[in-house]
Amino acid sequence: MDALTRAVRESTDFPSISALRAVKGASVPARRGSSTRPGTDAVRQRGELQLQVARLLRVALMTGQFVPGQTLSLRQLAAKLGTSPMPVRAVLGQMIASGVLETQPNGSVAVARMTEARFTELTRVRKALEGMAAEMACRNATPELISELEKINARLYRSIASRDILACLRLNQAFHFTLYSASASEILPNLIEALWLRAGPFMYFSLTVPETPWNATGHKAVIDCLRKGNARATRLAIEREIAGSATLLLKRSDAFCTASGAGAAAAEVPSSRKRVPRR
Amino acid sequence: MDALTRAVRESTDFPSISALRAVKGASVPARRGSSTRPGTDAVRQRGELQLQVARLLRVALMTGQFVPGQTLSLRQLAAKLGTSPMPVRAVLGQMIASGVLETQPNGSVAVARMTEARFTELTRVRKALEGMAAEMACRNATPELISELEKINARLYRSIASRDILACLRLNQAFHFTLYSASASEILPNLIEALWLRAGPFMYFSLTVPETPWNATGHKAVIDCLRKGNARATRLAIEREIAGSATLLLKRSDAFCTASGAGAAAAEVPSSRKRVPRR
DNA sequence: AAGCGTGAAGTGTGATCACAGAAGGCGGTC
DNA sequence: GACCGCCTTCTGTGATCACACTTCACGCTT
Repeated sequence: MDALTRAVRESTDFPSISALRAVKGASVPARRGSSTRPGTDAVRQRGELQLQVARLLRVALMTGQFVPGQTLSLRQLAAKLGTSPMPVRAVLGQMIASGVLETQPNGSVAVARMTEARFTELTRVRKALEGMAAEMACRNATPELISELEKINARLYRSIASRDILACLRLNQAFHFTLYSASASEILPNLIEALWLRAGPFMYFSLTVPETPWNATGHKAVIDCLRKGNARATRLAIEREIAGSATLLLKRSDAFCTASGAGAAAAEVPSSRKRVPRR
Repeated sequence: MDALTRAVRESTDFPSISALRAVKGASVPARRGSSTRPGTDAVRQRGELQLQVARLLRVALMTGQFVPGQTLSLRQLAAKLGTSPMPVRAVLGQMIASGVLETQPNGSVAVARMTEARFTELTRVRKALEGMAAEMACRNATPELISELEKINARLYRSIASRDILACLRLNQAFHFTLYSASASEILPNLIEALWLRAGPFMYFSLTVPETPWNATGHKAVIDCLRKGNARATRLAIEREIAGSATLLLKRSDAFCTASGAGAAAAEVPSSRKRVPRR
C-alpha cells in the first residue's frame, strides 16, 4: 500500500520520452532548422511522438499517477516528456473529447472528477458494451484464446497473493481486453477503452485500501462460460464481474470525497504552479 | 434529388468561418505580431474557433458534404474556413480518435469508409446505447418533452412530404437527440453522437435514392411508449426504429460500392490536389 | 512515342512564437 | 494591519515556420 501512496506522491514520475530520442543536448529543446534532426537522430515515424505520449498518458492515468481533479499543464507535461507542447496538445485534446479529461472553467485541463451518478452510468454503459463484446468473443472463441486467458488469470492470482496492485491492474486489464479483442469488433474495444480510461484514475484510488476484497473469481466464471461456448452466459458473467467490482467501489463512498468534492485530498496535490520569487 | 447531387458536387461549399471574424483583409491570412488582433476584431472566446470548426465539420459530414473515402487536407480545409490549420488539426485529430475519420496509409486523413461488417456492428452498438438512453429518457419524461418531440415529428412529416431530405436528416437527428438528452446522462449522448457521425456520410449517400421508403413511423411508436411511461417498450421501439432503417440501408448493398470499394464513385471525387502549372 | 528521373507543390507533424486571460505574490495606500 | 492594484508568470489557443515524405506534371532520354 505504501507503494501506491509513493506512486501518488511521485505523481508525475513516469518515464521520459526524451530517452527514446537522440541526445541532442539534454535540456536544449531542439534547435530549429536543419540542425533539428541530425543524421544520428533516432528514426521516428510520422505521428510517433503523439502515439508515445498517448500511451504514456494512458498508463499514467490507469496507474493512478494523476489524481482526479488534478490540473494538467501542457507545457509542464511536455517538459517532463521531453517534447514540445505540440503532441501533448493533440493527445490532451483527444482525451478531452472522449471525456477522460475535462476543461476547468478557467480553461486549464484536469483529470475528470468522478461523482456517484457518473460512476453508476459508466458502470451501466460498461455492462452493456463489455457484455456485448464478451458475447461476440465467445461466439468465435478458440482454445488458444482460452488458454491465454487462463495464463493471464494465473498470473493475476499470483499478483493478488503478493499484493502487487499495479500488476493486478495491468493483468486485469489484459484479461478483459484480450477477451474483447477476440470479439473481432472494430469499434467496441476502442469505446470500452475510453470508458476504462474515464474510470481509471478513480478506480485506482478506490483500490488503495490495504485489504482489497476483490478477488478475480468472476474471471473463472467467464472462462467456464467460454469453454462451454455459451455466449449468453458469457455476457452475464462479464456483467456480473463489472457489477461486483462496481458495488465494491461504491461501498467505499469516501472515495468520492477524494475524487469529486473540493475535498482535502484533491487540494493536497501540490499546485503545479511553482512560482519563482521575483528576481 | 438534384438538390442532393448538387450538394455532393459542391462538396466543400459550406459557410466560411471567416465571415464571423473581423474583416482583416479578405485573403491575407492575418499578420503576426500585434497587428494580428486589431481592436476592431470580433471578440472571440477561448477555443471558440475549434468549436466552430468542429460544428461545421459535423454538419458537413452529416449532410453528405464529404464522400466516404474522400481525403481531407488540413491546409485546404483551413483555407476554406478562413482560419489557420491549427484548429482544423485539433478537430481532425479528435475525429480520427473517435473513428469518424481515418488516416490513410500515406498519412493523409480521409472520411472513414463503411463496410457491411462495420455497419452491422455500428447498428448493434447503436441499438444498445440508444435503447439504453431511450429507456432512461422514458423514466424521466415530462409532458413538455413529449410535446416537443411531437412538434419535431410533425415538421419531419412535412419535410418527408416535400422531399426535403436535408430537413429530414436534421429533424430526425433532432428527434433522437432531444429524446436522448432527456436521459440526463452525461456520457450516452456524446457516445451516440460519435456513432452517428461515423455512420453519417454513408447514411446520407444511401438516402439519395429519389423514392426513400423511410417514413418515420417508428417515431410515433416511440412517442406512444413515452406517453404510457413504459420504459422497456420505449427501448424496444427505438431498437426497432434503428433496426428498420438499418435493414433499409443494407438492402441497398450498392451503397457500399460507393462507400467502401475502390469504386468509381469514390474516384469521381475530384482530386483535391490542384496543381499549379509550373511557372 | 514510351519510359523514367527531376523537382515543385502538397501532405501531416513537430517546434516556436505571439497573444489574451487567469492567478497569485508584492508593494503601495488607507 | 487590511485592502487594492500592479506585475510577473503561467495558462491554452492560434499562427507560422521547418522538416520529412508523398505525389504527380514536366521534360529529358532511349
